[in-house]
Amino acid sequence: MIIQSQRTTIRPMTTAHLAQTMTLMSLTADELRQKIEGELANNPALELVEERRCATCRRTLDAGGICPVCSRPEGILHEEPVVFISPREDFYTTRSATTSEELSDEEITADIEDLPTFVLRQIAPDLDPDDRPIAAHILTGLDEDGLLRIPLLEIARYHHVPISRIEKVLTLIQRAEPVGVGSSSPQEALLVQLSALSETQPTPPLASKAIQEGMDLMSRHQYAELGRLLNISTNQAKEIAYFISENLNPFPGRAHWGDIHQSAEPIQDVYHLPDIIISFLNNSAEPTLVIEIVAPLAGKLRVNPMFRSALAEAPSDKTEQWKGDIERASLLIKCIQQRNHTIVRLMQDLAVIQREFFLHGDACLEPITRASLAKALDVHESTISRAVSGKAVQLPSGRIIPLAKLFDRSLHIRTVLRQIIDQEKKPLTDTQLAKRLKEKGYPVARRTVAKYRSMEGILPAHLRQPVQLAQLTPQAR
DNA sequence: CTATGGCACGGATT
DNA sequence: AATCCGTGCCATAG
Repeated sequence: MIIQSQRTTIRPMTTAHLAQTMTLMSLTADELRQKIEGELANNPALELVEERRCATCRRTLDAGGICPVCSRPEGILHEEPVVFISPREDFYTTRSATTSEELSDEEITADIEDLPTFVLRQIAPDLDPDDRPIAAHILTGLDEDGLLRIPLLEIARYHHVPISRIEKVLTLIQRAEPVGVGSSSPQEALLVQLSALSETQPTPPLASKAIQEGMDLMSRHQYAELGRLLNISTNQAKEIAYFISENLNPFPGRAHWGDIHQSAEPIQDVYHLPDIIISFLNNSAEPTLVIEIVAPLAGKLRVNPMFRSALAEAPSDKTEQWKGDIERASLLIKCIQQRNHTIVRLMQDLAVIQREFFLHGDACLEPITRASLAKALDVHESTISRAVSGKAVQLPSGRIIPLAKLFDRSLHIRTVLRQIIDQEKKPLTDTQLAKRLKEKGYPVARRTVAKYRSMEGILPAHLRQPVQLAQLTPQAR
């Protein structure tokens, strides 16, 4: 709609405009910042001017010079969620400070998503610079499960160093998130995780023996055999197997494996900075939601008026180029405005629809589709897709989740499912679970229950322990 | 015989 | 057009 109104003004650039709006839409605030910075450096027509900000909360003041949050009487904000755009350059400064410290030079640059980079960043401070090539060698040799299939000896030969030095580096890597990465086998990964875990919480004393000697028995669920091997009862053997599958992950490279406590979540969180921040304005039972859309840069972009007026006196061979600069600048600005506008509207609607979710968590997530929202906002579906993908939102609790999670169709059911299982006295079978869910108003097929269960990392009924798991004999090690 | 996971199909979603 | 998701059917383990 808005695009069309501008089509007349920038006629020759319609396609470029559309294309750029599309690309900008799918960019993270952080990515957009980089793009703008690049453009600022290259394009003399573009300039960034200071903007007045609120003295207390540093948010950008609106046209009337009023802070959108602080300066207003609270009563006015009571009805609707507040949505506004706000620069949070402090995020970027802290981030670029840490990244530049840790990965001083070469190879690793942008790609946060890949595992080798992720690990290398963590170990960089403790890593002897001389050992960098070794670490790089190991990390690039990881398979998709995060395991190292290359023999250490081979690496040692390649670098002409004693194997002990390789081991030293490897130890460092294995202690990084995801813990156990770089191990040569699932067993080794489990052992590393076990010893890491034992520093913070009690672990079953025989777990390591079970992993070392009874791995194949466990994977075949032959608990009686396992019990005999460890000189304990079948039930105790089951407990140990249960502990291992609940808390450890034989394939550290695979992100999901259902432990909410340590490895899985932080990884997701580390991946991105928030693009949107949600908080409460007041602490009442019915708090007002404050939704900040993170602006890529503090200040306001505009076409430099000096540059524009200088155009008349430009040397003849430069006028074309200068015109182009000005056009590029104004195009960029328009596209950014459009992007912001869409995101603001998107969040306004989401704030209303998902209010309960922001307040009370996963169980209250309203299952909506991007398509339905697109209709409500009267934009094309793909626009919503672009706006949503890759972005992250910070909840009032401080958790950072992908924006796409607000469009999860089954999260609420999975949450209820987990609640049922948490409260169960005896392990319920999938069929029984399906029945319970139906009673609660979530009709799902038995097969689907199984899928949700595994998504949540919950074991099948016959492996869940009805008895006291917490009372595992806490012996000295 | 029951509980569960794998494969694959069709419809919805992106 | 490509992908994701819920579900049914079937093989397998216990």
